[in-house]
Amino acid sequence: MGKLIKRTFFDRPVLTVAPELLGCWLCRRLPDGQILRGRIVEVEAYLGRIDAASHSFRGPTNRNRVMFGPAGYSYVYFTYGMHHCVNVVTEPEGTPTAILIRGLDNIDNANGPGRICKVMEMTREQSGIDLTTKDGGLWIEHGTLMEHEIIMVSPRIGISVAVDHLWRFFVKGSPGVTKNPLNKSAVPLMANEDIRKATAAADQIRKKQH
DNA sequence: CAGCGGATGTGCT
DNA sequence: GCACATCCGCTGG
Repeated sequence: MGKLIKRTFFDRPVLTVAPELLGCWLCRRLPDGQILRGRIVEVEAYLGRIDAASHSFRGPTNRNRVMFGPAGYSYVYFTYGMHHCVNVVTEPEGTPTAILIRGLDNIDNANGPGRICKVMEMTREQSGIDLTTKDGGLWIEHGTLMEHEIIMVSPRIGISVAVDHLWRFFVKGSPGVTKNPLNKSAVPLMANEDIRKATAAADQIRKKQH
């Protein structure tokens, strides 16, 4: 049994939190009481008001409202008429950033955001849950990567704008990672300057806006 | 690997 | 009223 992650962990820049979520455990208590623990091996960061691919880019709506709230809550949305996807809200209230959880490597059929929600039986009813407590039936526990596990970065999958940013993070070679052509052009996180630059640029934009 | 369709919520971009 | 969606499984080359 792992240790619950505190809100201060999520209340940091989304590009800092995203790679640190790899190796952590997405935990779900099913309606029948069974508890599933999925090891996170693939995520994407969505940067809010400065990111055209983010649901929150154009401001709050009924669907995305939880993204504008405090860090550490779930944001589950429905898309393509049949799939649900789960995000973790990051950064302080009013800064609508989030991390899409895309892959788990210890549960069969959990490579892909739609499949995660199917396996863990999550719908919009699980949106807005406080992930820093077990009370809502959905929470996240600390975890680590093995010595040999390398973090890779690539553009995000399935978006049509802001495609040049390397804001997808995944564990190289893990069976829980989505099969996608972008995998073969991915580069190791440690060799990637884009992340540092992007974080600095986002901070600059936020300072100007305030 | 590219193309396509499914089935419906969402916000008018 | 309507275009499109943070997807996925299937088809054909």
